[in-house]
Amino acid sequence: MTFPPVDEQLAIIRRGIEKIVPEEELAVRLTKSRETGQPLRVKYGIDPTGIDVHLGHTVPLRKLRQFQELGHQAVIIIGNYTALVGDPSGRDQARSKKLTAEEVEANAQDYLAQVGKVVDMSRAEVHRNGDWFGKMSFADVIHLCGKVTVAQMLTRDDFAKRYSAGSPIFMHECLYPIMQAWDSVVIKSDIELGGTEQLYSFMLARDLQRDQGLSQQIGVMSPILVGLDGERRMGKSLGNYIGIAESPYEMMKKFMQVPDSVMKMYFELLTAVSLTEVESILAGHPKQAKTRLAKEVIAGFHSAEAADEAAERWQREVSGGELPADIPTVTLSLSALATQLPQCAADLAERRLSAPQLLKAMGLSPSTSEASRLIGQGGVSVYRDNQPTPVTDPKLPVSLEENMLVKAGKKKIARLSLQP
RNA sequence: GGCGGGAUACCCGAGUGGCCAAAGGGGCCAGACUGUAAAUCUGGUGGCAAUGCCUUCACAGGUUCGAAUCCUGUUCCCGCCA
Repeated sequence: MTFPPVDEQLAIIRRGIEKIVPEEELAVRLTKSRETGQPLRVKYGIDPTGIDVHLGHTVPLRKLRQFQELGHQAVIIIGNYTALVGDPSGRDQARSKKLTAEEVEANAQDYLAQVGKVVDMSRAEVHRNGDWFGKMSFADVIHLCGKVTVAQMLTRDDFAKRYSAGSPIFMHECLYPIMQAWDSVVIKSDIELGGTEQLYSFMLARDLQRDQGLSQQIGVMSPILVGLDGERRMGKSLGNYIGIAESPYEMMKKFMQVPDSVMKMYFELLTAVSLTEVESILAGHPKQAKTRLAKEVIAGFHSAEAADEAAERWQREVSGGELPADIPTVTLSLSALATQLPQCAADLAERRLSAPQLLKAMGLSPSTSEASRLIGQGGVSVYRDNQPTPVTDPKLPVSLEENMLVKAGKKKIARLSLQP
């Protein structure tokens, strides 16, 4: 196995990385690997609790891919044992419910399929940490715990804060970093990838590796990717994410709504565009830059053609104000409506319906009250033969026509189809 | 175990007998502006057969012409003491 020169490798590895610990060991390790022809074992672990992989997850995954391309060995750890016990962070209450072994395995399969869009799975090792933790006895666990002191545990930032604030720190929470560190021992990792919040676990892994007479891993940590709001971390529960399974056009729309301030970070962490080129792109018009960013990322998950198409469509439909290409059709039955809304029966007999009722029936508004407000604010219009007419008075009935379009607000639109 | 404080709409939070569908802020929605960015301005933010009616202030009862507000019980949270 031959590897690129160490300097080249370092340049690629360092891109978009916030922290490497210990920094100076990386070059040493790379040099040694190059001399011996031995690829480095690069670990990345995840808990198969959720199944929606989003761009935030792809940051370390992309780094893993880069290591693969440099000739190193990717090692993915599925934390199926961790998932069975339950996530300790306590941030997310939904996560505290325990998953069954079947659910965990299904999540893992689903997850791996998504990961395959970024990482070359044909060249990656995959391990489940239940394979080793499931076999440990209580005595083994005690023995393992004997290697870590409470003082060490308290060097961890969030624990230290909680301890001084008098907030509870549960015993099992202390076990998670130990488990994660033990994974590194078992798979003999040289490098572990993750976010900066993983620092403590990464360091603990080094301690345990040394204790076992192994070489110590180097932590390569990415910054936390901010979400579409430009402020908080990208996360499913915050609803500020782009999922990698989303369609090109969905991704496009989301990208174009992102604040300008995150473009630099997104370019650096989510694309392969060289940093000097990024600078010149960002010096130009922000809209152009954002379009380029979106295309780069979308092309990676779909294709360059799909990305171009999505960009053009966005330009037409959103920027250009044309009607969207995929307007859903809602079929309404006049007789069924008359039964549901006896007060509107007379209108319905003449193919008319009060505007708020129409919006609600077509699923464009959750309630007639909200629909009325929307109309009052000038947010509703109907299109007959593609000619828009604003609906201004919530009290006046609207004449219903086959194929009529009803638009509520900027984003919601539907085509009407009538049945007797 | 004792003492005290609290639970209000998506979130935070005011309200201590009628003027309360409930101040204010955040978020969100809509409109103007624009590059569907940011910033700013305006309006909105329980439901309905809608100038009215119905449901909501932890839960269940009670007092009252009238309760988010007073009383009783229940559940849950949070301080201080042991």
